[in-house]
Amino acid sequence: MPSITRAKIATAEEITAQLTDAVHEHRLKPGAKLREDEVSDVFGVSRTVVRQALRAMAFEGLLTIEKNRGAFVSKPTLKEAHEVFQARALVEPSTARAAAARITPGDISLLERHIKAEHEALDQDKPGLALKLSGQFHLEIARIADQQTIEQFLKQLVSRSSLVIALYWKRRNALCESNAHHALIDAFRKQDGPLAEDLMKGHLLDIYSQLDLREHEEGATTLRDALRK
Amino acid sequence: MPSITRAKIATAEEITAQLTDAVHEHRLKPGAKLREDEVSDVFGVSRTVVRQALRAMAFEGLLTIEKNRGAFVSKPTLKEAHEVFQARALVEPSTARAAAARITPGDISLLERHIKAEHEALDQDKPGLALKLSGQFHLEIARIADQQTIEQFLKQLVSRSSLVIALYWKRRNALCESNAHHALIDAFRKQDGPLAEDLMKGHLLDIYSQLDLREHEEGATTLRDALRK
DNA sequence: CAGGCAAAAATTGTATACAATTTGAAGCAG
DNA sequence: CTGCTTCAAATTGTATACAATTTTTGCCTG
Repeated sequence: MPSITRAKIATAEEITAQLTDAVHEHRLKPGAKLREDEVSDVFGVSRTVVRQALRAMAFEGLLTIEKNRGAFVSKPTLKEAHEVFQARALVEPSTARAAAARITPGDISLLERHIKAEHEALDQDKPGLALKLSGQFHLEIARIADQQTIEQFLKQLVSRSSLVIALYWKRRNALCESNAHHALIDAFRKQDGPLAEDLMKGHLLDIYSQLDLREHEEGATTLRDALRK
Repeated sequence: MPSITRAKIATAEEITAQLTDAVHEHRLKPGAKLREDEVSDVFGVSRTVVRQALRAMAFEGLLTIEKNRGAFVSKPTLKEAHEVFQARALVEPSTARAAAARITPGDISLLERHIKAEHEALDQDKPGLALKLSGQFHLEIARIADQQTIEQFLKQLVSRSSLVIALYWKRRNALCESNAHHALIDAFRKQDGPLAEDLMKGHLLDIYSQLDLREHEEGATTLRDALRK
């Protein structure tokens, strides 16, 4: 039986990876607090190491550290949500074009396996896992384009997108973006850069349009506030 | 008389800021090592805080931390150098266009003061300071465009550009980009977005072309290597 | 005297102890 | 019972002590 939490064998990077996964899969939701000694108990290391991991995640925008109060899973504002998808629209299409020019058969089968895993996750009713895999698909493309600088930035954007989706996703339905990914792979297979660029642009607009980015009434932070009227 | 190093009054952010400035102004050159207790002596805090600062800078790409060996000012490879300016060419022109649409008179005078400070730095034979100010000019534009996400990314890119320039700048001459910045301000004053976009694109290409990005023979890292032949 | 081995010094990595701050609860006046 | 103050508990921030690793030094051998 696999236990999520095993003691005594964890480096800062492993902790970062596991916590990041948890956020990406929405097992840790925006606003959730990560207490330091709780995390250190779970992973069997001292707070020193935990703090490294938490700070690393804060730099990616996944966590927000409030002085003397602790680390919380970030809650992107509406403005940030818009900015994230604007930035992705700026960066990803041209990256997809570059990827189309460099892609190898090995890369293509890797992307296909990615989509397959995504389908399986949906079948097993694990939408969080599917979402995480979907994000990795986009990152793979930057890797294939062989642009590490862009990839690093995109990693942050995808992370924040996950938070945005957790907060502002319209439907409870599964995300139906497999088709878009399939179409992208077809373009890659034909090494059709302009097509890949267009498809990516449309795909991002599609996701963007499925978000509910009107002004929300801020969910009351305090119970007291929630009951005030 | 202002002393660069004052003890007992330093937070992690202040240390990060001062060290970042030193790197941006090329007082700390690529490859330089930053020992933890040396830094903690200088700033009068414990290594705990210093390590926070060093890690923060590593996340921005300014430092490279090698396990059990320490923190060094990063030495971007040729590939990274290309990537940085490709990324800037992707991001900055459209940001300049957005800035032109939102700029206020206050912003314009701020940018003008920036250029003025840059000139003064050059007159006083402080090319490092001038370079730092030049980078901040580009960041200001992202701020004016009111795009924090892009600004954050651009901050990293500008930082790395400084390292690239330290390693690959062709001439020892002063950088003659004030004209480009002046032209940009003119476009901003006219609120001419497309012009600002074009100017920025040309400006970046100009800098890029002044780099010597052919294969360098690697400057010997070790004294032993340097004397080998 | 070059080369390599070994011990010592220096440096970074981690854990723990203590200080500062915030949070929550108990008590009390109105 | 509401609102306020005060005190205790919980939590994070910082410094220090110790462990692990790397780097240097000195010595010995060939």
